[in-house]
Amino acid sequence: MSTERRPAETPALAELLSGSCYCLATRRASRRMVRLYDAALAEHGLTISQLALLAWVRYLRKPTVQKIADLMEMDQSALSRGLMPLEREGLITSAPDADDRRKKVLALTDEGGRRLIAAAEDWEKAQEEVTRQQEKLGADVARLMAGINDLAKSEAGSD
Amino acid sequence: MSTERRPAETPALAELLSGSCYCLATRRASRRMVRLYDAALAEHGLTISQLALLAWVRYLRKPTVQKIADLMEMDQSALSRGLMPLEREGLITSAPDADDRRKKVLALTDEGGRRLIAAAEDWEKAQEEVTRQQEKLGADVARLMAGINDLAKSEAGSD
DNA sequence: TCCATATATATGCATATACAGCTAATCCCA
DNA sequence: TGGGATTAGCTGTATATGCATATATATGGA
Repeated sequence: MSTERRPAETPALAELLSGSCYCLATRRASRRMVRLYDAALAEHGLTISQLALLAWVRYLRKPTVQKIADLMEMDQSALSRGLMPLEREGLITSAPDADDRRKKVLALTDEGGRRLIAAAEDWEKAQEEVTRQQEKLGADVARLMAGINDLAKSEAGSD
Repeated sequence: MSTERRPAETPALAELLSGSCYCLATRRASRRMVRLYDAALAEHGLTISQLALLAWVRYLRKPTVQKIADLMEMDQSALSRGLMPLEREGLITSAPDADDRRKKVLALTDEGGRRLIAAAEDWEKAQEEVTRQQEKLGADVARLMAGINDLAKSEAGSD
């Protein structure tokens, strides 16, 4: 079929495009997942990232920017920017920690709490849809997620 | 250890933060991979995305924006913007297709070709590093990538 | 107490990514 | 052949993400 490709100059380059690059494969999977979950949450005006942020703010006793960034294995500056639309729309508020005024302690507003609960129902639908897709594809893919979680389980720690 | 978390209001919310959200887990894995590969390629002034773009431009007989976007399962507009820094830095050129002037046919410059070859060596080092990490974690994770590729193998087709 | 160091956050800058909507070119059918 | 439908690409807008750096606060010695 494919007379459209030219020969590779090095084995590495051939491998890169063959689908075996861990990074490109993972990123492609990520794009696909985000599209699916974001679509499921769109009616609530939230992205999957924003839903996760709201959930962390809800479930940590003292949610700060750096703490959530550590838990999500993200750069603090990215986290900081992700909070802005949520504050702008009145879903969370923030105040300096009395014990350490460098820290910014976050909290859900009532509206933020309602949005979180409502969106979580549609999150679950997306989650179930992926589960069904996995069943169609066989058991290997189920193990996939366990593997990803193992890889990512350097975080853990206390809250 | 963790007295820092509060109880979940719904099972869904507890699950969301437990690490079993396919979307969040995949995205976290993606962030980790991108950091690793981008660091490995930094000395060449390329990101992993840009390396992949150069490789596709090199290996398709008639590389166009939409074709590469389809192959990478990305939105065409995102692809279009990703090409800009590469054109700006003189690594690729573009010209309208003579047969269909809507299409933009891409080509590597000499410098683009050199960068591609040079960066591919360091790509391979990153790839091998991930392989080694997987071995430490056991065989499950090896199967992980096969699963991701199966999931993502709706593209295929002829370039 | 004062300064060097470390920590928490924010900003500047750049890429990555998607969706909606726009224009130009092509295609297809009545 | 004329015009609607389709396709390719671009731009506007918004979030996602990281690195380098700036600022403010805290901390720990000398």
